[in-house]
Amino acid sequence: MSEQMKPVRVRFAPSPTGHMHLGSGRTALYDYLIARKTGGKFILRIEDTDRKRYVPGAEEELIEGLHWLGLDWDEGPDIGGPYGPYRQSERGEIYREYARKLVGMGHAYFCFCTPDRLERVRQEQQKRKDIIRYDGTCRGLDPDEALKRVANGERHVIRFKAPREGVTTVHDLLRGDITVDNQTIDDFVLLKSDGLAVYHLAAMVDDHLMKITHVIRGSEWLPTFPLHALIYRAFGWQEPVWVHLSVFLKPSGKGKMSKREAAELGKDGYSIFIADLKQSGYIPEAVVNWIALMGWSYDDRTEFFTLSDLIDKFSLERLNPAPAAINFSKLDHFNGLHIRSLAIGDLAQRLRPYFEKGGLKVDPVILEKVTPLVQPRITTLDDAVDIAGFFFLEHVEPRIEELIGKDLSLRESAEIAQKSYKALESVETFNAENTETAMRQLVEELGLTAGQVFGILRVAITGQKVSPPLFESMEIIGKQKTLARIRYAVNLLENSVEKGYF
RNA sequence: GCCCCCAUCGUCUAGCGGCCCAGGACGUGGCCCUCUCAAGGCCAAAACGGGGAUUCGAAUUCCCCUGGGGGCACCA
Repeated sequence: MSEQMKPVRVRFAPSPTGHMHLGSGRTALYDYLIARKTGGKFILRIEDTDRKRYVPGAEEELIEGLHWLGLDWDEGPDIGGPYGPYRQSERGEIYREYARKLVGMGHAYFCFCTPDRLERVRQEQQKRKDIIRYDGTCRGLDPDEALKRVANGERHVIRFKAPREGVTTVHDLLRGDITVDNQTIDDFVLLKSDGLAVYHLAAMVDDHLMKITHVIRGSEWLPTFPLHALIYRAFGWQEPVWVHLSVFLKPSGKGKMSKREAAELGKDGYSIFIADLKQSGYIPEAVVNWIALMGWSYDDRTEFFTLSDLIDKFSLERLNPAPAAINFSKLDHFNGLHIRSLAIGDLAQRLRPYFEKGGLKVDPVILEKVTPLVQPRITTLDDAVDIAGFFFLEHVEPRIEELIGKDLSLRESAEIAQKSYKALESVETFNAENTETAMRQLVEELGLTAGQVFGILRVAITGQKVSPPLFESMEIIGKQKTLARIRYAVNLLENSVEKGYF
C-alpha cells in the first residue's frame, strides 16, 4: 500500500467572509476526494478568528454550497466530532495557551509596539526600498521584564521569533523542496493584542491537534509556508504533507477575478459563486466535474467523471501546480453532458422549480413527457423554460410575421394552416407517428417542403420558431389543444389577409 | 522594490530522454443526420515563450532571460 493510500485526515478550513466561490469549492472537493478514497476523514473547520471580517450567513452558505456539491464531512461545527470545537472563535483559550508555550520555549516573544509605530516603520522601509518587515525592537527584550509589563496590563502581541540566519527548507508535494533565506521570514504576529490568534498560529495548532495528515490549501499560502513549517518545528510536531493548489485565473488568463469582473460575468449567467451557479441552472454533477479538472487530470483522454468516479480515480500526485484560467464554455459543455446522463424522472424533478420560477403551472404528467424532448436541447436547467414553457401554457400568442412560411405569402400560409387543421382533425389516434404521416402526405399534395409547412405549424402550436420536435410536441399537447392553437393561428392569418397586411 | 511559485494549441490539459514533425477536451470552421433548435457522428485549423548547457538523442534535465501569477497586516 502506497503512502497515499493510508487513511488521511484532511480539513477544509474556509473563513466565513463572503460568498462561497469556485476556488474554495475545488479545495473542498479535493479534500473530500482524498478522504473518501483513502477511507480517511474529511473535516470542516471554520476559521473565524477575525471578527472584523465576519459576514453573517456566510457559514450557512458555505455548508449549503458543500452539500449542494454533494460533499459531506465527518467532523465539523454542525455535527461535532472528537477534536472540537470546529469553529476557531471557540478555541481562543487553546491558542493563547500554545502561544504562551512558544514564548516559554524561546520561540516567541511579547511585543509592545503600537500599530502606529509599526506603520511608520513600514513606510520608512518602503521609502528606503528596504525589505518590509518587523524591525525587531521587542525581540531582544528581557523575558522577565516583558512578563512584568504584561502582568501590568500593558497592551501587547506575541510574535514568532524567526531565525535570523541560515535557510529553511520546506517540502510541497507538488513542487518538491522550497528553500528560502531565513532573512525573508518575518517575526509574524501570532497572537493579537485582543488575545485572538491569527491564522499562522490558529491553523497550525488546530491542524496538529486535529491530527491533520495532509494540508491542502491555496497557493496564496506559499509565501508564508516556511513560517508555518517553522511553527510546527518549534513545537516539535510532525509536519503534515503540504499541498498547495494553484489559483484560478479569470477567463482571459490574466490575473485573478476582481469583484467588479465577477459581477460583470453575471450578465452572461456565469458566476464564480456556487450559489449563483445553482440559480443559473447548473447542476452539481457538472460543476464538480468541471472544477475537478481545473488543476487535476486522470489521463490523456478521460474527462467525464461522476463524484464516485472521482473518488475512485483521484490522486494528489496528478495535481497540476500551474494556475488555471476559468473556462465557462467548458462548464456549459459539462452541464449538457451531465444533464443528458440524468434519468428522466430525476431531470424532471430538477426542471420543475425552474418552470415554476418562470411563472408556469407545472402539470407533473406533462412534465414527465416533456423532459425527454428537452433533455438534449438544454445546457442549463433554466433553458428549459424558454424552449418548452409553452407546454404549460393555456394559450400561446404567435407573432403574425413568424406564422408566414418560408418563401410563402400571407395568403398561402393561411391556406396551408387551414389545410393542416383539416388533415390533423381527421387523425383518429393523435400520436406523433400518425400526425406526421398525415402531414407529410399533405406536404406532398401541396408540392411544398416539409420545412415550409411544419414551420407554420410550429409557430402556431408553440408560439416559437424554435421548439422540440413538432409531432412529439403535438402529441403531448393533445389533439384538442393542438387544433385550437392552429385554429387561432388560421384566424390570425386570415384577419391579416383581410386587413391587407403585408 | 523585495520574496515565493508557475510556464505545451485561444482555454483546460496528456507528456515524467527516444513511443511526439506532440495526444485528448472545450471553443472555432466545414460536412453528415434533420420539421426548427439541439444532441450525435466525421473532418479541419490551432501549441512545446526565447537563449544557452548536458546527451548519440530534450516538450521532457540544468542555468539565464522573458512572461504570468501569488505574497509582503495585530486579514485569511
